[in-house]
Amino acid sequence: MLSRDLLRERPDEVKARLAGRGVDLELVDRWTTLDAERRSILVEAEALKQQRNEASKRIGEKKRTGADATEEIAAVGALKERIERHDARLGEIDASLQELELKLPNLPDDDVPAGVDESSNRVERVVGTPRAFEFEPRTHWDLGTALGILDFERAAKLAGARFAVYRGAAARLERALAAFMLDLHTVEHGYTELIPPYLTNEASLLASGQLPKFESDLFRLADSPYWLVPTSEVPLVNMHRGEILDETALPLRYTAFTPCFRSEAGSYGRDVRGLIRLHQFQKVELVQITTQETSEAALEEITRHAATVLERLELPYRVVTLSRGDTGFHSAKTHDLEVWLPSQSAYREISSCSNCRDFQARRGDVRYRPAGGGKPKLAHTLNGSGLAVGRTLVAVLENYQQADGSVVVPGPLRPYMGGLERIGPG
RNA sequence: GGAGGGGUGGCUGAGUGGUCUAAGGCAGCGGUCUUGAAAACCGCCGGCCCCGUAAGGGGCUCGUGGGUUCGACUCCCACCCCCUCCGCCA
Repeated sequence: MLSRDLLRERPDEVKARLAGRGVDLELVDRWTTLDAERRSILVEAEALKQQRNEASKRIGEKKRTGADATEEIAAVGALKERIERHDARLGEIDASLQELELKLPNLPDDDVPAGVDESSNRVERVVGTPRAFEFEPRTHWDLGTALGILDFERAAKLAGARFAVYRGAAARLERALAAFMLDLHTVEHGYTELIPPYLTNEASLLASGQLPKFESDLFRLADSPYWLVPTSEVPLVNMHRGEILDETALPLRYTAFTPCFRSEAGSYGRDVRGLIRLHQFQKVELVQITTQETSEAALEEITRHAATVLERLELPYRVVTLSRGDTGFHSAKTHDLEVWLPSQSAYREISSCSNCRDFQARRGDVRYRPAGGGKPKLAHTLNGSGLAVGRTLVAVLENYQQADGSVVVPGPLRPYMGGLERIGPG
């Protein structure tokens, strides 16, 4: 959500900054109209309530002293109806205002590139050099199927399209990658590891921004108030929903390795083969809750934390800053990490690191008491994949493949693989 | 799934229709005292919204949402959450 003060005082600036983000700017004008009505009615309602409260106090005094209060009670009865009318209208207006507010995306930072899609993303840096292959590199699904470690046909039997069965070395590699990432982030980067619920409620999804606009991207459990988490960002940023934290406790750094479930509605025809786009995948997530002053630096930090995984694994990647149009609904600024995939001769997203500033904190009422005292301030929240484990497995298979179809295990993962140096057939 | 108990401010905890403008305690902040600290004493001390340049004023807030009433922390209804016991279960 955006600040009401900002919407009220500088609606034109809001509209200018929202342009190109795929929002109907009419929403802002409707908000302005309703807000004006709300305030005029609120002022009247509160004056009426003041009258009622004073009258009730007088009645109470009379009753206590044994005097007759019938006249006073009759007089205050007229107020009651007017107050009810005002409150009813206020209720309607508040609901409409909130509905509008929940649909407005975050404002992009000033240094976010203009543009409506990924073609305007800005490449910040390119790290590592794609390996020169002396043979035609195979896709990970070819490799994995031939090695007998990925089974898409049986996954289709068990569930359907966009699922995979990991078998043997692939399953262990996934587990090794997750353990490697978690160790890095907890031991070296100072994150606290959590195992959150994989089901979540509507209030949490509303606060982190998946609802109400992106319901169709989610899986919802029938006859239940629960949804499957599309990312552990949801539980992690909701950890302190409705709380007032001490500034001295910030930044909070949380990491979690969880499954993620996405309906992928509307992605028909994209990445239909392999592990890139599944209904269920696993991810190590990084979340930080910071002060307002430190979130910009925290975005760079979280991006570096995620990138360290790729560097340790010696996977070539690049960092891009998403354009306005490509930046997600709740983000003010997003850095994507894109890993090199030899079979596609392209960099593909493997991590997305976002500074949501106070957007989620306002929705979820996450605040902190400034160290010097004073009013609570909205926290800033950041999230990043550190990394998408399934896609990292893809990158390892493809970048470390050998001419004979085997795959060399990157050094840092070998301790997690029982010393295994190479994944071969059988 | 069945039965019972309970949700009050950062924490604890009183309160069963009218100074609740929520007692008391703890924690926190300021002060007195002290070489300093502790103790003691005094004062301050929730959040949100609205009007106002400000000083200040008003409204809302005792799990959430409805209801009864001139008036609800208090009574009624629904829901959520927590605890105990039984059942089931990893």
